[in-house]
Amino acid sequence: MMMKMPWRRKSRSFHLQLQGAIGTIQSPFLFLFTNYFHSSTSTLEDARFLTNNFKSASFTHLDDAIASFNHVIHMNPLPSRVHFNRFLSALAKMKQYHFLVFAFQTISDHFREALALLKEMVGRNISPNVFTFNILIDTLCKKGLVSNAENIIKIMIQRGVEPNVVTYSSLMDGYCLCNHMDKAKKLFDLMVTNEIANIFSYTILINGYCKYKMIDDAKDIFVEMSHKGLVPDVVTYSTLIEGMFQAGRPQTAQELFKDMCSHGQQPNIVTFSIMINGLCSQGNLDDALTLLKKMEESQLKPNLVTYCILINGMCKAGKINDAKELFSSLFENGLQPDVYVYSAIMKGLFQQGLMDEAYKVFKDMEKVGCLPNNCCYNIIIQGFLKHEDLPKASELINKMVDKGFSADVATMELVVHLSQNNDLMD
DNA sequence: GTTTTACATG
Repeated sequence: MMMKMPWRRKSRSFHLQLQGAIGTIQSPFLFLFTNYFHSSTSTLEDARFLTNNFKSASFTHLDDAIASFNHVIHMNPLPSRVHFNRFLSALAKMKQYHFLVFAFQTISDHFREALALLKEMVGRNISPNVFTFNILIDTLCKKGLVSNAENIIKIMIQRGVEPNVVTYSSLMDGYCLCNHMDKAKKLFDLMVTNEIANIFSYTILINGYCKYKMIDDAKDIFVEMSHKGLVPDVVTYSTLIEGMFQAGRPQTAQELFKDMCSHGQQPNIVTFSIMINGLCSQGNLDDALTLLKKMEESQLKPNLVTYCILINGMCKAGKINDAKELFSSLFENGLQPDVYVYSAIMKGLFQQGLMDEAYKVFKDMEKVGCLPNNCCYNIIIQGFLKHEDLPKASELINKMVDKGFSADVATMELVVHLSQNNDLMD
């Protein structure tokens, strides 16, 4: 009896603390925790499956987390009730530790609260380990709160928890994200000196350099990697390949792709998508389509991202009929286009002056429950503005504003331009 | 018995 009680009691009290820490946010999610935390039976596979689904979304807010959760459980053809109950039972099965890790992932937005909870944990001799700290640090870094992450690292050292390669790699990524490449490089050099840098550390730095078009530095790190006996994997290659395309070096990108294949690294969907996107941006639709064939031959099914890239590429090359055909084939293959795909085809249709068709796509997407986002509204409004259908444009602008979206720079410029040249607008 | 880091689409 006495043996079982403590963790149950503790988790209950931590749950209440968590609720307190998050404060006034009334969340159905927390309500679920309250009701189901102690209940019944499930397996760890369930837990992993569901938390993975849950984690795959990037949360910017607790409400987003709830929204994503709702999305997961409403996915077709999975019965939402089953998912729902499995998720909750899985949580119930999790021990306190998992709960806390999970809690951190959902509340690390609320940095002060997370810190308060951390102190509570330490005060109760349930000190978080390096995994827990790493989750928190990584989340902070991804949100650009790097100095907060640095403070957490100080705290963990004070608590006798040794930061590891994951901790420092996350911090490096944080530095890269806010364009502190010098800091990232300094940290990286320290990691190399201490011989803890791994393939993740190298790829993170390469990615950072690529994002800021410092392609030669990226290449240097890539070369240095091999000298240290580290074998670049498909992610490392993909990162550098994309960097090369964006730096206007498609030739080198294609050489890297060949190099990767000849070194026995099987390109994955992302690699192919990066290559196809790069080739399309070069206006090289033919080679892009050849790669698509190659991709399908290696039993890789293109996903929505790949199709979106291809539709963009076809529209850009003026092959609107091919794009339309590809778009319809999605439905035949049982894929439901997302906002990105709808935006791509709409933009293409407008470019060809096919206003009615574009507008039909716009209405269709609402019908199937794929709600237009800010970008969709801007595309369609720009389309009507460019073809000087002002009544339709202003109707849609009103609708957009009603939905809480706003005109982007390009839309504004068109409005200004038209109002200068056209007395119909004031 | 369990948890952490890198790549793609408007």
